[in-house]
Amino acid sequence: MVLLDLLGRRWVLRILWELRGEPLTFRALQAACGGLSPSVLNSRLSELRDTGIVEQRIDEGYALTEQGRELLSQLAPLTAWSEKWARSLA
Amino acid sequence: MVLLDLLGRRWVLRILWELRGEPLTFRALQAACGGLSPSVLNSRLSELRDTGIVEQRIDEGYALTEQGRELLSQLAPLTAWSEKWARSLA
DNA sequence: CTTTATTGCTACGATTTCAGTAGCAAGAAC
DNA sequence: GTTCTTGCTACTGAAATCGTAGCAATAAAG
Repeated sequence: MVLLDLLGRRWVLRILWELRGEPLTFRALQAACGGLSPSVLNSRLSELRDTGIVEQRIDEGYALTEQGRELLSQLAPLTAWSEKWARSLA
Repeated sequence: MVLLDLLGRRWVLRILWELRGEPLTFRALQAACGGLSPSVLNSRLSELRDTGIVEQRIDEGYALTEQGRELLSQLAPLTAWSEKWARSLA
């Protein structure tokens, strides 16, 4: 699965998650991800732009495309599962 | 999301995907993932065992736990989306 | 015009992770 | 005994990532 290879890169899932709300600027996104290095962030954003999942909007910053939002909605069930899973770990 | 940090590690999603069918031995799993290094595979398997997603069965190999299978089923909608997405890239 | 702030991004050395290969111990089959 | 397979460790070089510094562009403030 090509998709798994894309998502299975460090920070990619996290970036999508942080963009679930409103668009974020480069620096805001960097801060939201806990201060990952700008070089890595830039690489990931390039990949996500090339694959049509994220887009850059002037005067707004980075945002999910329509496709990106669809992808995230497919991932949404994970939230509920993750909470159950976290409880079972404790 | 702690889960995203776990899944957003190299090979983790891929390993889950390869275990979607029957249990695989260490070496079979390694081959299925395209020959990743055994040291990394062992690290990932340890993490996945510690978090109760994968288990090791004697004389069978590695398999998803009940929880792991649930997680994968949450990920299932991705398959359909991924195909649409792949088409849109071409 | 100058200063100051913010933003997107590049550069670079240090650290961590991964790749690739070799090989060992344990068990089963012969 | 020999020969497999299996789970896994060890080691080295390559690659990815971290953490920090800083630059160019834009905009607002003085």
